[in-house]
Amino acid sequence: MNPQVEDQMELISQFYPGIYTQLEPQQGEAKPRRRRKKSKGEASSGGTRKRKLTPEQVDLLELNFGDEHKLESERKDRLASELGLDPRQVAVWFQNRRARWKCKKMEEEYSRLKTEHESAVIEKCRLETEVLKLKEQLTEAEKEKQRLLERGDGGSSNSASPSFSMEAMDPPFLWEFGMEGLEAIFHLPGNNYIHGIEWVNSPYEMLLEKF
DNA sequence: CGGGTTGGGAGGTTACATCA
DNA sequence: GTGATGTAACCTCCCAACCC
Repeated sequence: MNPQVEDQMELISQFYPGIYTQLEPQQGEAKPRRRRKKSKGEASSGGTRKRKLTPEQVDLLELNFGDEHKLESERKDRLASELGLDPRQVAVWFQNRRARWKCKKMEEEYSRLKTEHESAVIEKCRLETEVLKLKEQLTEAEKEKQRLLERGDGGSSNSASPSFSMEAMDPPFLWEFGMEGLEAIFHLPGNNYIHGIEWVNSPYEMLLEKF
């Protein structure tokens, strides 16, 4: 045993007699479960008393916990003798450590899910705004088309221009077809120029920019 | 196969130590 | 002195392995 630890234990034993009796289990003796004392007075006068593990003991325990969270019998006994602790103490430490680890994992998971949720909400808002913008653009395009038809040749139904309809453009229409669907819907001639309207910043291209 | 025993894990609680 | 917090020790329940 580490001499420094031994010194500390001896010192503490002087002030709290009986505190380390658990370190010397009587071989072959049945070990009944210790009932905790309820009164503080009893605890300080020789009953079971909590003691803090030394930083060295905690370090080694942590090191072992890092290797493997579960504790087989053999490893427990080996660790206990290395640390000068009762195997029961080592087992208890591992139990508590696993509980703390799980708790921490839960907190991390919660925090990760919260961030994910927040990002999803932001993305949803962005997409909703995008949909509104696109609908506005389509309305404008529809109006422009009407103006051109009224001013021009009277509106041939065999026109080469894409046939838009506001009913068809209502969501969820846009999102049901994927990118190929969008491309088909917004298919444009090579010069991006239809009936005097420049489509350089077409809704489709705006969408592509976003993705 | 069924029942008893044992060891160990999870989850929860209690009691003590420490600190602001 | 006191409330909050961390943690060692404990309790209870459950499950798997083993033995008879």
